[in-house]
Amino acid sequence: MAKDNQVSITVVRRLPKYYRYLTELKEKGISRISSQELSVLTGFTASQIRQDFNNFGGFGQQGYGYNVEDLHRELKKILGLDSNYNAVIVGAGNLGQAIANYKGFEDAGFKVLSLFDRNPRVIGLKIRDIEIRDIETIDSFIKENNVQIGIITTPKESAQSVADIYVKNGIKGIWNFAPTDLVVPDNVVVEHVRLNESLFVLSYFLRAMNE
Amino acid sequence: MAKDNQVSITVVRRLPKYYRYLTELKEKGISRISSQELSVLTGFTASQIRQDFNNFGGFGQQGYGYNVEDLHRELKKILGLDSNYNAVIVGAGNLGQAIANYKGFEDAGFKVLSLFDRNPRVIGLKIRDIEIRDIETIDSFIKENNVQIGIITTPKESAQSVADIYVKNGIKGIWNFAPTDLVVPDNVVVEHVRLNESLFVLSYFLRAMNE
DNA sequence: TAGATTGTTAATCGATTAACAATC
DNA sequence: TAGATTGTTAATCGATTAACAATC
Repeated sequence: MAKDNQVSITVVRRLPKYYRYLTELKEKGISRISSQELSVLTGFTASQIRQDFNNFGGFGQQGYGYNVEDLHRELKKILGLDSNYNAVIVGAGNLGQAIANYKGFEDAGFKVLSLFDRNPRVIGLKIRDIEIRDIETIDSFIKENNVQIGIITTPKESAQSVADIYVKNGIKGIWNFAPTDLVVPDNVVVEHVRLNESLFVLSYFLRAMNE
Repeated sequence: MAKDNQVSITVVRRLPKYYRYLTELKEKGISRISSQELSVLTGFTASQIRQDFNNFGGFGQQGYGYNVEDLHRELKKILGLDSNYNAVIVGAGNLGQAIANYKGFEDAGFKVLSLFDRNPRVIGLKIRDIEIRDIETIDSFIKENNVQIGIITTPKESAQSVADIYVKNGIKGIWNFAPTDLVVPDNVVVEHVRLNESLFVLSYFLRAMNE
């Protein structure tokens, strides 16, 4: 299913940073940038930046550099940010609510349609205008609302069963905040946000710094 | 200041996963594990696992494997999780509150002493027993409470100025959730949680999968 | 002792950097 | 045209994997 024209994951993980700086440049009205200038902003080498872009075709012009608006548009397309996505969240605790509340995702094209939980005390509440629904009703909701992304903000014990629900209902992208690994079919993408692990890495370097 | 005996960052970022599985094994009462078995759990190769551990000294025993409890304790020490840390959060919005509310961090030895904000409407409120204080009072609070970790959950516009406050007050570890880069002195460690970038990578693979 | 599995060296693979011809 | 900067190939560097002697 996926193209064999595989770009390495280390390259892909740099793309959002390029996109972020290009958005800023565009907002500032800067129309042109060289790999050397982007290197100063991002901290990547100019050579690496040119290599990265050339994974997707030549966006630049010799002697000139890159047109900010063009490059921004290309990266937007590459990252899939030129379409809109519908998402749901299972786990209406603080983290789930925080994500539902964050306007930034909606601005980027990711709309949270509903939260789901099994706790009767939160079912029926609203976060902004997003309702918390009973987890028992999720199957029909996903089918009827063209949901492409499933977010997991439950405790780790429930995460795999939530993933199973998502997969069963045809969701192909899972954003997992629970501190556990998930087993899903090959055609389903899982992106983890590992808050614990991030904090532990900070702790490691904090200690390493003081030795 | 840092030891020159540098372990590469790619290795360091794998350590929390080892630690997580060793914690599980320990809870299950399993006392012994081979690199081959750990490979099945983690998805890393057995060879890589042995290489990783040997960055920190030989924890295993030929013909036997690794003692779960010993290895768990060593990793805990390496990650700096055998001490406790005091943290504060600037930015008492949903994300800041969610982090303050998360018991898991406290269990791992990271205690949030206070949230800070400049919005008078939230100052004085409590999340669990953690008070939201006026950002104007942060300097003395940090000095009087032995705070080692500063967490940033403000909008990106304020993040650098918060980092400056942390640095000025001697904080050496910053956990940044704002979608921006930070400039800090060499002896200060910054760990970023880039929610936007994570979501964009999910979006990338979602698209790549369907082409 | 025989079997198992580590610790470690050597080989391979992939990612980054350097260099420069192409060309705007 | 001359100067600048890309796109791309080649060189280097670092990380992963393979292999196996050491040894429990």
